[in-house]
Amino acid sequence: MNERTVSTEELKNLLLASGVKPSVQRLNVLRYVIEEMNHPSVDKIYQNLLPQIPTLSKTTVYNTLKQLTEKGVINALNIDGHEIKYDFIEHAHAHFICTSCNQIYDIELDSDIYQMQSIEGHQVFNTQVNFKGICNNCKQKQKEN
Amino acid sequence: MNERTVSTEELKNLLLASGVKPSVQRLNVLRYVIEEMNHPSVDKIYQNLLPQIPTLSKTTVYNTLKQLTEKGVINALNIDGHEIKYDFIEHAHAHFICTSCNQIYDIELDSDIYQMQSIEGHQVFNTQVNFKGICNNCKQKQKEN
DNA sequence: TTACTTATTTGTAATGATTACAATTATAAC
DNA sequence: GTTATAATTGTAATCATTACAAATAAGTAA
Repeated sequence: MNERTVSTEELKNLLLASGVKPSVQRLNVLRYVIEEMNHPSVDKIYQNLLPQIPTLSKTTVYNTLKQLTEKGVINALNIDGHEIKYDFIEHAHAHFICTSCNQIYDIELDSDIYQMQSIEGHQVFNTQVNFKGICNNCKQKQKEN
Repeated sequence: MNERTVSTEELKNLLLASGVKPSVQRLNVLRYVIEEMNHPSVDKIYQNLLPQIPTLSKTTVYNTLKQLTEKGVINALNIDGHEIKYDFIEHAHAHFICTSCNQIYDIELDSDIYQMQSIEGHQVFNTQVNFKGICNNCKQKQKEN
């Protein structure tokens, strides 16, 4: 569906700039999160990298994602209370989650809440907006029946 | 900290109005979520109701919360990817989560995103805004050291 | 009431994501 | 090359959540 490519050089710079030492594992985890734009889960990342890195451990995937989240490179989306999905932080955007098909849609939201550095005295590092409902696709299918 | 009281009559009406048959268990679960305004977890609800309802099962708490969430009476907050917290839906408000002390603060947010009934063609039932960062309290403590 | 049906609750076992941790391997410094 | 340090791996443990069947309660008709 959605696709894009990032050069290894770019990935390296991204990691270095955020204070994470590049390694084959880290480069590939980050690459997958960026290129596979559909908010992959830990397991999806792990399964997809396994052919390229047969010795890969799921713990490494967890560790890397945790690090990248703390450094503010990626976003951890706690959407269904089941498993966490990851999202590259490129520009602020919201998410729409369909409660019928569980698809996650990126939503371009032009709101000033993304500019807020502090709120009610608290210092803000990260802002997430999640809409839930029935997506266009599922609504169409419902009508057909 | 925060407190309030709701009469059993009010609770009954709330349940009936949303199509949930009242029972001792359901009344008390809802009462606790409303009165204990600090976003309780399943376990906290369970532990606190146990003295009053010694036969209570955690499964019942799960079932009730699931039902109430589906009926739109309460909100399920997937905040830390660890356990789900619950919140009575009174009026739209955002949440601030301190990554240092894990405290959840209610934030009164005057934004028009709460009015959106649909977005990019998708039908919206529920809107959640989560800010993450360092809360005022923790920032003060940091300064003291 | 009694017999019967349906809904609710309960308890236990299973699932599955995440974490802890020690052992192994790779990288960097000297 | 040897040593120290960091990263990775694999296994076992943890813990929230769910599945499911048995037990209980509530509702209904005779």
